[in-house]
Amino acid sequence: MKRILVVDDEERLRMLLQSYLRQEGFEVITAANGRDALFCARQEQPDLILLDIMMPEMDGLIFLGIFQKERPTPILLLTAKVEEQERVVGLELGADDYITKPFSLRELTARIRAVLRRTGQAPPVPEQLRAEDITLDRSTRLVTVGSQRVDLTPSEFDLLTALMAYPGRAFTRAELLDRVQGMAYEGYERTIDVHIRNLRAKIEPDPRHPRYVGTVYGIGYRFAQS
Amino acid sequence: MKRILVVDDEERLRMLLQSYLRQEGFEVITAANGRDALFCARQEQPDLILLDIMMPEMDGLIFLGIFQKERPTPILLLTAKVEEQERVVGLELGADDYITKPFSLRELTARIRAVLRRTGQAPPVPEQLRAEDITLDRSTRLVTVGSQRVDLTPSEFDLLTALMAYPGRAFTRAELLDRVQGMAYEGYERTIDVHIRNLRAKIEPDPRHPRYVGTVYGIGYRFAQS
DNA sequence: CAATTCCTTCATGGCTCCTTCATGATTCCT
DNA sequence: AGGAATCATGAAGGAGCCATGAAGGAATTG
Repeated sequence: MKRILVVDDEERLRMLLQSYLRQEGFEVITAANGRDALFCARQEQPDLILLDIMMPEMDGLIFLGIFQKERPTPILLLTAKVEEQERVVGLELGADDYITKPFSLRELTARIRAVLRRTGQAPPVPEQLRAEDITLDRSTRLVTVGSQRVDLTPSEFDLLTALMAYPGRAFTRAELLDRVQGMAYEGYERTIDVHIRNLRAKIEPDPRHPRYVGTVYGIGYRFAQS
Repeated sequence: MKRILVVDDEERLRMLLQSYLRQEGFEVITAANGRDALFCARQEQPDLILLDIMMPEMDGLIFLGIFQKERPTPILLLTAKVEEQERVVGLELGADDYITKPFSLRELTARIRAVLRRTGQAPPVPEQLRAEDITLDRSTRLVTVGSQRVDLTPSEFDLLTALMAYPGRAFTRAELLDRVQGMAYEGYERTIDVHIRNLRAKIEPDPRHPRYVGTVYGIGYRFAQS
């Protein structure tokens, strides 16, 4: 999964972009200013950076100048208005594209995918996943087990999505926790156990002897082939 | 109008898909094997390719590998069974989604539209939308619920349009906000809640137990199938 | 420029879901 | 086989999320 670092000083916009991009299948980390962004970017090594130019603490362009030398990363600039100068300077400093506020979210994701495509392909997660007699539709967030509809909570749904996207692969609890709560690592890893339990109760014919969601002792869980 | 290339070795399925997709407003061209498909695709430059993996003459995956490099085109894979490997290989080679046989035609078109939407080539939303006993006309901006005219505010109308354009799909608040105010993002995501509330008050027989506009906990809203 | 409609914001209450923790069962290692 | 780690289960408190009502302000209209 591709990781995107969103750098903007407006709290609301950050949150909005985070929730939207995550829904679109990206992993999102955020920073409120250039200084934090530099720290984050070094630490997390995102696949793409969404960067606001106008910011306090450390200007976007300064951040761009510094970081692009350290670790060339695709960068999409957010510019408040058509500041011709800044745009040009940004592109010269190594940004890959720019987009002016206000912008539509769809346009934004299209740009992001375009940039990522240019710099290396990300295999998409299909809209619909099937295995055994379970179907999961990501766009409608509907799950059926043998033509029987099942209601899952957000966490349960995200968990099942992650597992079904790579059947047979063993996921650690940390990985799964990541999918569920977007690396707000406040969580105790064992929380996953409970979600798995609730998930099994809803989709397994016999939760005591799971057929779909298997346990990998000492590691975590996997879908099928247990 | 969007052009679709259907590649499958079964004559009958080709014909079926062709006539159905035509009805749905697509232009359709067909090929029976990978070799012909390559020729067709180069010649006609379709907007989307519907590709069967298992074929004589030239395997679907081989075609995919060759053509995707020449001219990146959205591709939807048709797979006979859930061949895990093929799916993964296909997606890594640049397919955008896959669908397993047997599938419903309705599901197929939904998937096609989803892929086109994701790749930024969304087919136009029809002028008139219908579902249950609601009709919505985009040109006159008139909405009726069971032959009863209803007056909606601009936001409410745009909201309902977005929801009805993809029945069943779960929209996040961010997405809906995007449709409503073109991402001027001065908005708080919860604004959507209020619009939904007002919309429900106008179109739902019993707003307490919505029949048309459903809530998707932790995500946002959807039309029907709640 | 005034009037009206519409949009946004906020606080509140109810409900769903998540997390935590304790305890018992299972698996693994020696 | 025994001991230690890991996992399953149940229940409860709390956090998060949504519906609702109301009010001020922005935008639109005439």
